[in-house]
Formats: sequence, C-alpha cells, structure tokens
Amino acid sequence: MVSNLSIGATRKKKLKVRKKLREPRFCFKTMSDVDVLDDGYKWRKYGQKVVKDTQHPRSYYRCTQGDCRVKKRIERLAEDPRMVITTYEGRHAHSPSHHEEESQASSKLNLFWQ
DNA sequence: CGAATTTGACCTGCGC
DNA sequence: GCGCAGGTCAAATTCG
Repeated sequence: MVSNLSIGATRKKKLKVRKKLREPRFCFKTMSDVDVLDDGYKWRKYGQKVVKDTQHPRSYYRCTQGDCRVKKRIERLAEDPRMVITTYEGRHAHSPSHHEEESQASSKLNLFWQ
C-alpha cells in the first residue's frame, strides 16, 4: 500500500506540470511497411495503446536530440494495414540530418500528404 | 556500460 | 454526476 502512495505521489507531481499550451499538430499519411520512418530524427518509443477506432495498436514516439522535444504519434489504418498515419506534435528546434535512407523514404512519401 | 525498449498502471478530460 | 477513452510515466529488461 505504501508503495502505491509513493508511486501516486511521484506521478501526481508530473501531472501538475501539465501545460495547457497546445501546439499545432501536423498529420501526415505515409505508405510504408515499417512503423518508424527515418525522417532524419531519432525517436524513442514511450508507449503503446490500442484504439477502438482501429483494430491495430497505436505507437507513441518522442524525439530525442539536443534540444528537440517533439512528439510523434504513429497509427495504423484498419482498412489499409500498409498505410500509416504519422502525426507530428510540436516543432523541431534543429535541422534534420540528411540520410541516404531518407532519400529512399522520400520515394514513399511521394504519395498523398494531408 | 549505456542507451533504448517494453509492459502495466494510473490520471485527466470530455460527453451525455 | 458518472463513465469511457486516451495519454503519459515509471520500472525492469535487453542489446550492441
């Protein structure tokens, strides 16, 4: 029981820091067989949850870099399992690194962007 | 060794 | 007012 209180207190502290500033969200529809598209940034998975609208789990990623605290949300379409919706939340504070793979991914991003 | 990843549990907001 | 859903964090474990 005490453990529960300890954990609850720790978590409460962070929730208190919650900000009401909502940054614009950019949704991009991408066609790829992989969950993580290398767009030049480094992403660290911090959560996974299943949404009712879709019969597939949703992945949550966070940008880990010097001053980059951008959040990325990846959801899979139920009608099109090979289609992935990548939602970027926040704005990057640094320039992305151009990688060869990016060039390859660019080929796929050639489709429709919202 | 360090970093990254995974799962579970908990909390908040909104709708009716 | 209550319930539901979604979202986030912490800890533990594993890989190179």
